[in-house]
Amino acid sequence: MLNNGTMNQDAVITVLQALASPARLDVYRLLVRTGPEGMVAGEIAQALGLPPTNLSFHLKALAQAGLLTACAEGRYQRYRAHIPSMLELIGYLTEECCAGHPEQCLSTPSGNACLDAALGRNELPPE
Amino acid sequence: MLNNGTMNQDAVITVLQALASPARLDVYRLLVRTGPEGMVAGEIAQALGLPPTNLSFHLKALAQAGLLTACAEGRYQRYRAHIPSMLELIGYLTEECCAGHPEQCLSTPSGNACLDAALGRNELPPE
DNA sequence: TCAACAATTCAAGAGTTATTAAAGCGTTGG
DNA sequence: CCAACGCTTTAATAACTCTTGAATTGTTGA
Repeated sequence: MLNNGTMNQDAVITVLQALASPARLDVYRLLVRTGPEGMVAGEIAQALGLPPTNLSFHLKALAQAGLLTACAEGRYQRYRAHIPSMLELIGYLTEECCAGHPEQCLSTPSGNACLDAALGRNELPPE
Repeated sequence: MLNNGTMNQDAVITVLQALASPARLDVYRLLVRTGPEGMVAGEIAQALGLPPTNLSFHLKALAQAGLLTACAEGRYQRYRAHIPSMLELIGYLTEECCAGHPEQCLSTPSGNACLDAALGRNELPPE
């Protein structure tokens, strides 16, 4: 997960499951905001109001997914967001859009209401 | 979910939970590849080898999350990927990176092995 | 050395999610 | 009109995930 190759489906599912919990999404975004400085576990627990036991559980899931790195500092553990994993996830989720013709996703209204909805177009002009 | 405002956390969690299942991730990516044409439920079931009952369950989760649109065609249901939801998800996951200084994510090696790992750098040159 | 501290692991109970078969609903073609 | 079709809903079970308190590991400072 720390390598920069293409993620396989199992790895992507692990990442998505890691992010798909309110507590873990909060932890991850907090660390994204903090950037290279990161935070130690106790600071995260205090910032989010999570019991340490529960936070540990969630940190483990995020780290195993490759979304965080953990770094010992004496008796503290510093955690940081691992940005390349997020970039790989995004690549996996968007690759082969429209079979390699992504311009189709943003073309002009089709006259088909369902199709336009799928493409995020308004049927009626916004008021 | 079909509006183009910013997603709130609940909506993002729903989207991530929808994607965090192998069957649903397969369905979603299949429809991303198919683009505006989309596929009817039976085609999806055949392509992925899923029983119709089970596919319906997963399609419902994806559609409720806003990742797919459903469109009746006689007795068929055509599904299409709803790309704007994915773009909003990506925005939510990456916003405020490094507290608004994303250049920090790609700066030069720090001399701190843990930090460099978090930034996706190699400690040793590749062979 | 030992008590306080930071964090994790373990174990148990509650709550969710996935899968399947059976039943239901609307559409089509004879 | 009605049987076949495409798909969804329901209900039940099995499997997994979250949360908590108690026990554990390793670190620091007196």
